[in-house]
Amino acid sequence: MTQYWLMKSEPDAFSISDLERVGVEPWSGVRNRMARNFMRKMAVGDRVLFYHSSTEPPGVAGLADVERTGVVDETQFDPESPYFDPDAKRDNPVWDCVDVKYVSKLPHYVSLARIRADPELANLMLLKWLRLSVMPVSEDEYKRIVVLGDIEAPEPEKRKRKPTKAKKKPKKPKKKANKR
DNA sequence: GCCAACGTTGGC
DNA sequence: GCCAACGTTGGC
Repeated sequence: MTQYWLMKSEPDAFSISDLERVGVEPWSGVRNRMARNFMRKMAVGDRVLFYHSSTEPPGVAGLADVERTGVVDETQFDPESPYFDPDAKRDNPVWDCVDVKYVSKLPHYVSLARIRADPELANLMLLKWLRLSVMPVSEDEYKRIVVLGDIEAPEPEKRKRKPTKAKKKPKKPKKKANKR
């Protein structure tokens, strides 16, 4: 049974065009256990929505599929890599991933704003788990995004204007979580 | 660039 | 094993 997934990548690092150029690429560098565990559930032939994150606007740029599973993430062994993991040993790897194969670019980019605006996508995991980089989508959600990718966005995508009225309630003086 | 969300780390 | 501090993701 085919499963469906959404995988995020920052286009500055690796975009759908990069995948088109190389054809197949190991999805290395994931350092989140939940994301890794989802990759462990993948099977060859699963479909993937390729999502561009940390870009303006973020959104689904294309389609890929799972070409190979159980791929050891080589970056964990490379001291020069930002993804180096000192705990990872050759005979006891911590991080594994899948090879992903290019399928196509969507004719029309499906921005996060379009996704948010679509009632059929209200339950998309993407909207709830903002920081997860690999996650399942349902078959219906996958197909819906492909449909949106076939049609042009109804209007030029513009940033939502902030409501000018009521400013947010003054936040209570919060202890900043990340004050060092 | 800012900062909310949230997973991870480490002291206890 | 709790939980505050820390560090990172990622939208805006």
